[in-house]
Amino acid sequence: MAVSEAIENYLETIYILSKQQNEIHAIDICSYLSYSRPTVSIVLRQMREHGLVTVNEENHIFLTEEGLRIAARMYERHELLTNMLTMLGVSRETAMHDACKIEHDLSEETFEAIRRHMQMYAEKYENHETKE
Amino acid sequence: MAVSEAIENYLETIYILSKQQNEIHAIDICSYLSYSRPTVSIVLRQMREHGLVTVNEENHIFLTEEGLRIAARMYERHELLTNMLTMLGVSRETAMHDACKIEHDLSEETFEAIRRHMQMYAEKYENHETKE
DNA sequence: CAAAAGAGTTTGGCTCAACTAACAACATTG
DNA sequence: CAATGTTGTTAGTTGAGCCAAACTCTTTTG
Repeated sequence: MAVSEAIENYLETIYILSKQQNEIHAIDICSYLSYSRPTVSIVLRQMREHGLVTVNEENHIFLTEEGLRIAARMYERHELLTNMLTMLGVSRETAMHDACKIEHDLSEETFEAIRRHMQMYAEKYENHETKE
Repeated sequence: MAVSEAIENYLETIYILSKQQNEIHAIDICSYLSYSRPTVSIVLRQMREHGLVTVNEENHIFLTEEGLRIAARMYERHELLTNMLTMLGVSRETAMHDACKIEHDLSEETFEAIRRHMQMYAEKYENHETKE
């Protein structure tokens, strides 16, 4: 299912919060993204309707299989891009900020190329380490 | 002056068209971007009001100094990103497409890092050539 | 236990960036 | 020269994505 950039960000946020805490409420998403409660409330309803999240009777939010798939994909892209930019000499903070912006836009072909490149670099770096 | 991503694209389009033809009409921008005439008409008015373009009595469109500054900056970023992605093994077509998406989002710090990296690569490649 | 605080929703509104329909001005052409 | 085509504009619409105000419901607390 194709999902907007905004929704991808909400899903990634839920994914990240899931790693940090047991129960996730809408209010946690508000804090993390600095959006208002009504905004998050409306978007959560949309995501529910599209089968991306579920909300139980205690208002705890969970990713569905589909929601998790998209969230994990975004998160992995985010990590990859942040690492690549850091490697190029960009500060950690800027790298994360820029990664967040472009993680939604790049094609799979480009991500694969970046993965290959990072792999090559890792191997080269390892050899270098070994030799010295 | 801060300008939206959409406006940056219109400016870059005018810049590119300027290299290809003498006189630019609104209709040329419509064709290039696949937008309707009213859409381009409205945006041109906004850009005129913000001092980014001028339109003469024959409806020929020209970039102002400020408009040119932004357009050239975007174009340079576009070229740089396209080259970098191509270098990573991304096809020319995909590279251009992805570059177009992210050229608006990356920080100056990241662009400088990419420039340095491309410069290093160019030197290395040159040495390699010389040696063989 | 009544008042206050916290969390979620509903309602209504805003901006941006696109669209269609319809019109006006001008050029082309049969 | 009248009809048609091209270009640009005006008016109104749509959808995305955000907001504040105000409501409900639940929990906490003095």
